[in-house]
Amino acid sequence: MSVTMEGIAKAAGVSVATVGRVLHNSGYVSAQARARVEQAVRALGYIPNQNARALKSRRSGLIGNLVMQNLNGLSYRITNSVLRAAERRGYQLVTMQSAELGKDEFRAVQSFISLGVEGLVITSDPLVPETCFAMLKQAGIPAVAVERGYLEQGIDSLTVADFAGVYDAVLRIVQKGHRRIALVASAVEHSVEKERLEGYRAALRDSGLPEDPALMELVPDYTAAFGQRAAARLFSLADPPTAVFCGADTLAAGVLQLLMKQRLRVPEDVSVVGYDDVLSRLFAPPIDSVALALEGTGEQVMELLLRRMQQPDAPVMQKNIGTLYQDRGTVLMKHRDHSLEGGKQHE
Amino acid sequence: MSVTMEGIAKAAGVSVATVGRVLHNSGYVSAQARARVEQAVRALGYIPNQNARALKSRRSGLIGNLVMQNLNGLSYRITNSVLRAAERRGYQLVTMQSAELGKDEFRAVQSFISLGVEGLVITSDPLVPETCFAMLKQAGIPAVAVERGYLEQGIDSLTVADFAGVYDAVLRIVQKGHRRIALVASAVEHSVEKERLEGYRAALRDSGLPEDPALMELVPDYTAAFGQRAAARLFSLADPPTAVFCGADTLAAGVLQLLMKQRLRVPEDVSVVGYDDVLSRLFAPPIDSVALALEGTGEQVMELLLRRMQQPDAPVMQKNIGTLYQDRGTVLMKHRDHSLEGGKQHE
DNA sequence: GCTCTGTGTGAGAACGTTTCCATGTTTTGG
DNA sequence: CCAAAACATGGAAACGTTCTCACACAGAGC
Repeated sequence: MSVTMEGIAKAAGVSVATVGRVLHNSGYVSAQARARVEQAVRALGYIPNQNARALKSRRSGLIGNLVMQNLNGLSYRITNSVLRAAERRGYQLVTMQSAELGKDEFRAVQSFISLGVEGLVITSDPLVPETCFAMLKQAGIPAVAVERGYLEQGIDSLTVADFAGVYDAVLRIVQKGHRRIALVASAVEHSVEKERLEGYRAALRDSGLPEDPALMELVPDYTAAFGQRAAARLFSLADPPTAVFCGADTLAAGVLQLLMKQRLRVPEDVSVVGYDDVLSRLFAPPIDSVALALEGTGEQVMELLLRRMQQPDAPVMQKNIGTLYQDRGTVLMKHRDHSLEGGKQHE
Repeated sequence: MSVTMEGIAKAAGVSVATVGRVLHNSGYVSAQARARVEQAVRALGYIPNQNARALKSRRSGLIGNLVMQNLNGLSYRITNSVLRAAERRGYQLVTMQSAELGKDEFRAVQSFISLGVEGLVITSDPLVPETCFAMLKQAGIPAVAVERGYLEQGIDSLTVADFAGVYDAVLRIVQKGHRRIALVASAVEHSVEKERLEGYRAALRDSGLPEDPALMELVPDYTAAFGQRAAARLFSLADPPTAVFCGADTLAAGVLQLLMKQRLRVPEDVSVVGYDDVLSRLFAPPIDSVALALEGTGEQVMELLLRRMQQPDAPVMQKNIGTLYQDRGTVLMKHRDHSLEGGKQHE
């Protein structure tokens, strides 16, 4: 059926070993033999059999990429960056998605091991079960987590500098004169969410602003529906916020929807800031958001991975993805206090 | 290093052949031997070597998935659907992305062939070069294209019923009394874009409405920026449209941004409809959009693929992804003519 | 003339499966 | 009681690579 090295050897009138030497540019090959082999390779459209190669050499040249729930397109961008970095180092990136939590990713990890990947990159929005890490460890396959860190499980992680990102953004809002700044964020119990919450708190604290529990909406899910519900509560308060910081652009979408329903304008009546900058530029109006500096991600991931491949017992390491505030003018300088009360209308 | 069948055989005190029989549930195995083997498999955490398996049996159990440019998350959803359908049939789906057009997907296809995938699913927004199809053909690997069809290249395709989707949506707008309905769509020269344009034209024609070139904005790209630019032109017309049909949600985003700038309200002043329904529900307000009925996609893809695997010479076939109009109330019944003129304000 | 080194080449043993074939051991049934 | 069928097992040859060895033939140096 398909063309093998033996086929090439026969066509070029040489041995399989010589074909191998030509393909790998190793050992001594006469110019004549090389030319004949290369000619045959081209003519027959030879494509090496990855399975045989990996089986014999124990080097698959494959890096696995486990992606879970990629609805906002962030994982796609990360994957792209990693793809490039991996290719630059002679690796191919193969991706497996996992949709259903708790079952899929188990099977996916198993498949990766089965395929003989030399490393695994885990890009996940939801949480990855521990059993997966155990399997990887047993198989001796190094892994790197991106976006969500798993340092506690002994996995090198590349995480977003969420604390700083949120802290800076909130501070910026404070500096524009806002004093009642609401938070709409996720209540998930994980480092990412904790950092975002802490960033908000610290910014308030360092600005000498009180922490008002009524202004902190922690919702169970990163969906617009919850964003809207949170905003509904915030803007039915007697003393509503003048600015809303959202822990994700999807939440900001919901907030904007509610503000429009209430006939409140952005940014004239309320300032809104998103996070992730995955949708913000598409809103009307485009709102401020904290973008992730994803350019170097692939390189960083590969560095962590290769380091662990070479030194399996090195201490667990964490690197950071920086953040970059995108100013689109939706945080307005606030002059009067309670400017909202006059303009506020109910449905 | 890793556990092999021989390791299991040794641990269970049987031969490799018996281990194989247990693993495949084939042939005769005594209950005792089976139990011992299964016990050993569990205890040692045996994971079969996919490479050896594929090499020997010439059945990799792998379906390749080539994804290009997945910024709107549509491919992710398609991939998920295919993933499920493939798994239901005992196949694993491995995905490779391609970012840079013209080079990546060539390498990706080569890798797929090298891995020994038994079929390939191509989900692509941009166009796939012909050389890829040629390679696949030579390797005897059946392929199915999703979203964008490649019937001319002899590839079974699962395409969106774009003509009908647009036709119905535009007709709906007409039935609400609108007579000046603008189109903002992509100018790309491919069946997808042509169908959308034709759907719009046919709906106007069948409603007895004139086709006004001034209302047809064909932009080079599916970006919000172009949507905004197109809308700017449309709403600087002496006789602006009362409704805008957008060929993609991203374009609709731009249109909404411009409308907000011009202080035009949706849906009170202008009706806006999107396409793909990938973002529409996140806008403020959420706008009508033509959703794709993606539930059955995976099944359909696998049916096409398996059919071609069994009958490599069957005639090229096309199936359709249906569309479903999402009514969110952004197409308002229009009573007066030129209702806009009074309310229109310039920046 | 002989070793030595530098070139050039091919044979063949793995890698971990799958699978066919051979060889037993039991059970069945006439 | 013996042949045939059913059950149970192991040996070993592939699959297409990689890679070590062995071998052959130059020309160079003694």
